[in-house]
Amino acid sequence: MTDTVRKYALDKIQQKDFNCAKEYTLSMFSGKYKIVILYQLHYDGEMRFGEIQKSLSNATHKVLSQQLKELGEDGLIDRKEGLVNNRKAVFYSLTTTGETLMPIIEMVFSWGTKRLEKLQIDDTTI
Amino acid sequence: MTDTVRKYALDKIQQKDFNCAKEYTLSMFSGKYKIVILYQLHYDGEMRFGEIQKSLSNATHKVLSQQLKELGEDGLIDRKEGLVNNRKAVFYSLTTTGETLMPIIEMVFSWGTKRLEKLQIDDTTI
DNA sequence: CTGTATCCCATTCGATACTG
DNA sequence: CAGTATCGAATGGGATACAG
Repeated sequence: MTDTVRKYALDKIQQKDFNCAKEYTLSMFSGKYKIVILYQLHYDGEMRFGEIQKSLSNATHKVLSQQLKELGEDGLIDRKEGLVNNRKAVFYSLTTTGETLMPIIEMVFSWGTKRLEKLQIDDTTI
Repeated sequence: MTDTVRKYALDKIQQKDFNCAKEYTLSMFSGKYKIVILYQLHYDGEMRFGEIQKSLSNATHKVLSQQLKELGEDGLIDRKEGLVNNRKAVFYSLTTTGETLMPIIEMVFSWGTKRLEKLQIDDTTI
């Protein structure tokens, strides 16, 4: 009897862990622009604030600033201050933890690409 | 000259496609409970509405209904009506398209698990 | 150039009640 | 049992202005 209870509890805990782990990961790049920022930093390497903003033509600088801050707090990107022409310059780059997300992001990209192609074909052949 | 313009446009389109594809995929399971629902349906197979709800102890009736509806519209899950003891019974299951999301979900789960373990270790050793 | 504060709007989710 | 309608609360993001 205690065993069935224990088993139930273990299942419950595992269940919870499952959900938490998945939702935790999603929360890493669910903010607006986050997944794109990570993608850019991976392929372009270190980027300045303004460069990132230019690559996201629709991003407000307030929101971009927010997203970068959160990505930093989550340990996915690094922030370094420097000087360029005597003016403050901030450089962002992926951390090694951030790099470990790339395989997921690549899959997310390729799944979406294939799916959108498929949907387009379906649309035009109807 | 027209070539540089064209190249720019292609880059732009590609860029846009990149962003769209990634964000499209994320939108597939960004709703509350969606990723968990997909995960459950994969491992438990066909499930009834009430069963899914039981497995998500915190899910409201209404929200669960919404999420299932959207997952259906996105072609990720199937909905079948039937009768059990002369009462309406609805069965949900993954479509083949839904199944193609599983590799991503597995990676999302395992990344989160490892990351949370790491963070816990870091916390307790500080 | 980079970042923050404020205000507003839109969307999402929860609680509840109602239908077949 | 499964689903919908309505309302209120919370959250996220856009616009703008301001600061170091």
